[in-house]
Amino acid sequence: MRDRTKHYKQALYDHLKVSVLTLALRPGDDIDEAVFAETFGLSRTPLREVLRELAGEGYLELRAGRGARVTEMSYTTLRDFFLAAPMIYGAILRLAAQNATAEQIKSLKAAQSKFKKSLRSGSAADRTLANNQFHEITGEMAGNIFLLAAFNRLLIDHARIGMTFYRPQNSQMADNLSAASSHHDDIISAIEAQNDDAAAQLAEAHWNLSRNQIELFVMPSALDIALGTALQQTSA
Amino acid sequence: MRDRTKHYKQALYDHLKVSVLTLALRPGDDIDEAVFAETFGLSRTPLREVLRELAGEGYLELRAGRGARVTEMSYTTLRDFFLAAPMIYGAILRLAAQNATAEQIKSLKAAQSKFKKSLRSGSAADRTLANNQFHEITGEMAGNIFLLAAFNRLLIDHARIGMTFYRPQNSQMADNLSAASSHHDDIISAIEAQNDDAAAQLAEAHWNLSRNQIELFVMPSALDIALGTALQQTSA
DNA sequence: AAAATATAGTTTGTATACAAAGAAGATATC
DNA sequence: GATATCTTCTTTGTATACAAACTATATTTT
Repeated sequence: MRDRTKHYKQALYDHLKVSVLTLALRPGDDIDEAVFAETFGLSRTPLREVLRELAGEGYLELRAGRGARVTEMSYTTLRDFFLAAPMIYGAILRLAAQNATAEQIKSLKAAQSKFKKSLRSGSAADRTLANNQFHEITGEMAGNIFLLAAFNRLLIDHARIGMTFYRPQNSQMADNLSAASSHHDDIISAIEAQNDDAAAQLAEAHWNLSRNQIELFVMPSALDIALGTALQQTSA
Repeated sequence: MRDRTKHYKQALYDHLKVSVLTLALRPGDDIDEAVFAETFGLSRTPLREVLRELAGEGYLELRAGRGARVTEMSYTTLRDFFLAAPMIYGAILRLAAQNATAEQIKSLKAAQSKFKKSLRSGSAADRTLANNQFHEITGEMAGNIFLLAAFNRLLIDHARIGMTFYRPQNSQMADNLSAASSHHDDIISAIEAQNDDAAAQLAEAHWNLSRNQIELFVMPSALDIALGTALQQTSA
């Protein structure tokens, strides 16, 4: 009976995490305790403990007297993100290159092949989760608990930003995705070669790609240009 | 009645935080739910929620089926700390210099005068808490939620390292403390002048001081030197 | 008709009781 | 005397019930 609820608790935990990362639960969404408790066969007591833990990790926000909500995202968040990401990610990849074990490199390669597969046939959610797993493994490789605290929070919004802005509806966005994929390959090579300088540089390139992607989405070619020109530009 | 327990909950939260920072609760110490619940006039349900929150912030660690413990510290932690601290703290102070409001600068000055006061007359715990508050305010000034996640975790171990290694039993350690205090003054000036480069450089100097302090403590002048010489060296 | 108050309904938060797991000590067996 | 097993005690984890707070709707009053 203890094992059963423990399992249910884990299932709830995983479900909420995935839901937040893939935007199945959107920023600001309320978490209805009663509904989730019944759905996962738990009473509210252990459910609330899970919510507390997820709040601690940055997935949820607790408001006194008002229950839990999915952590909000604003353009301030976006700004904070791109200010911190290159630095943290650079540090993580540098340390990953220095410290990765053979076993970890193996999991990283497995994550990457899963990511590639998701590019060919998966949904946006599949791709986001595969990408998330890839980066999570680099975090483990680095193994610095202080940086990991920032990094894991970055990964949450990394996934949500990816779900929002990476929609390969035109060829340029698709190109960006395959560029991201080859970055992953390069990252693996750098880590395998213990080349920490190269790994750190790749981190920056990887985030610049993301930034460009968001620029494409948020600031598309303006409509006051002749339409033919704009279309040519986006499909280039 | 709701207000009452809310107050007790906050008191427990604050007490645990301070106890961890000042080593009143030492790394690895067990948190006895029954004892704390009775002491703070709470039942175990809200108490356990507080423990979850503190675990999320890095003060405690939860072990399944074994309750909560104060987060452990090893020399790996120390290494991780000095690897991450200069970078994170540099970034925090840079952003603080860019973004600090007049009101925040006022609180920072208040925290600094409290810190100075604790140097003259306070206990090691008072000094540690005052120092902690000073740095916490710089974190608020920076206002980047991703960096803050790493920074607040660093501050926990910063305090604990300070409690362990900063014991001004000889004049050199006392000198280090007054150097730390004047660093704080310089940091305030840099932030007030919105000089982010200066602020970032001060961060590095501040951590180098800490590192020297720990070297002094962990690697004292060896006893195989003639004793007279060693004593002269430490009291210089 | 608009505003204010009252009332029902929903949701959050806490206490208590119980069940399960773990720890420690005692007895028994080799 | 040492090891192993059984029993008791302590501690952790969960469910349920209840109380308080908040929300929304309806009724009343101006």
